[in-house]
Amino acid sequence: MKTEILPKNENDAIQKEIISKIRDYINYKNLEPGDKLPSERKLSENFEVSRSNVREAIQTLEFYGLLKSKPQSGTFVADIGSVALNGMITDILRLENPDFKSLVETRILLELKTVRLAALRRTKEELKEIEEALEAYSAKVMNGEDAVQEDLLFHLAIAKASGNSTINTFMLTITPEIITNFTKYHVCDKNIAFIGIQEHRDIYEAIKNQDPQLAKEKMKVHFKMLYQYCYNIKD
Amino acid sequence: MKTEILPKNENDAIQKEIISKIRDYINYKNLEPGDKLPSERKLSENFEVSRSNVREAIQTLEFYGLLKSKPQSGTFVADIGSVALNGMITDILRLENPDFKSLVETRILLELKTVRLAALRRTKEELKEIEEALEAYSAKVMNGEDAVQEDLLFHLAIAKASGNSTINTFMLTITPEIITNFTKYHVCDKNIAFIGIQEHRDIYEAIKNQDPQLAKEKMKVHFKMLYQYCYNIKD
DNA sequence: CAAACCAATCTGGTTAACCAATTTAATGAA
DNA sequence: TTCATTAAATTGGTTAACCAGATTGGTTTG
Repeated sequence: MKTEILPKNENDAIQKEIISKIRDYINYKNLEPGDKLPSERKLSENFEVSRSNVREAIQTLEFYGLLKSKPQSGTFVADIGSVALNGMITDILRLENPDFKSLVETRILLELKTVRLAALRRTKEELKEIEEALEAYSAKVMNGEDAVQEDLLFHLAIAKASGNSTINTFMLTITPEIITNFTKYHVCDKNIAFIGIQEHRDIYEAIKNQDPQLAKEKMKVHFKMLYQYCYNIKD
Repeated sequence: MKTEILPKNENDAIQKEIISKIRDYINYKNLEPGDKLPSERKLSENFEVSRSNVREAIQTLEFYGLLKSKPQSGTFVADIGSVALNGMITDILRLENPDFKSLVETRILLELKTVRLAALRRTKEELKEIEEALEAYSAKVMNGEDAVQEDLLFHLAIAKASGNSTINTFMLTITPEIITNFTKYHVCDKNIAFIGIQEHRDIYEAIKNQDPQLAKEKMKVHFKMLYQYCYNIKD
């Protein structure tokens, strides 16, 4: 992934501008799946921007699977029709910076799924990794230390055991942002962390016993406070 | 997004190698959150790789929120402790190419959520967009034409109306890959598309009437065949 | 002695030159 | 005319040079 998706600086503005122009070009020329785009050099001089800007825009669209560039050959429209291509580019251009509420909401959704899948699919090795993460977490908490990191790793171990690489990737992408927000807004608390030990242990036991329904229930309990917090954030 | 996350060519191999070395360096030097990494030039000569390779590796870790590079200043460790940092980098290095089953499984999970949220949160404008996507889809199908793209756009319109930008982004990332696999494996069929019209209409009506439970049910019906297909794929 | 200033240096980012693989057009033989 | 061959031009990718801003250390000034 060479992709910073979210628009922050002014650079992303011209990024989007270029993406928009590429879309217009594809429409104007009625390019179909497999057709070749002009070279990066021609695009850069047509759009009057630097070639590196064009390259970044292409890489972005490549990340979303809309373009495919082949070395020493050219950049091609992916196997997606013009209608879908237009719609998706429009959506991409409208993509906004995810708010904290969206992040938490998504995390809860994903984790309620991963914990079920982990209970169903976990191997012995994965179960062992979850247990180790659990022990590391409780040790830190019992010692009175901050354990946000170990908390996180416990959840990531479950995600890994879910056997779904897509969800696993998603968890990895949203986790750091959640952590920074947590520490910023002081969501976690010492006594909460203390309660968390038992909650984590319940989840672990359910996964160990391969009881997906119970695992999901225990995860729900674990997220209860987070859930309330999520829906109390000002919009 | 300047990020191709998945390892495909040999380039990604040295990518991972560099990421691994960066992790080792951070551990060896006991770098803490906010500490500065050596310059890209020094890293490139220490690791005996090109500077652009180092830059890509840093950008990848920046995508996952583990590093933060400031212009004319340096690259810094994010506000994440060494334990979490190690764990996450290890996970990132182990990330594998998502299989089709994971993609479909994740799509179903996400859409069952987006349709609920859309029923709860959709604005009039968003409802109108969904309706337009629905009409475009049924028109194509009634005309006997292929309507995979319009099908997709209908679902993306729902995702947009869910008001959750994170899930919306995720949907956009997995959608193209699913489409290409669909067409490759011929998941969609003419008569299936015909049935899809009514199913889409049911979903639309539920969203219109702001009935989240019914919307989810109708989406489940719509995914019934896909669901079976998903779990019949050889592992 | 401390604070303000300044220039040399170092930083990530950007631009331009270069490369090897590929494609295209030209050439010539059949 | 047709097809094989080959050389020139084009391609995305890579490397090296360059840039503006930030940092740093020393110097000067109050």
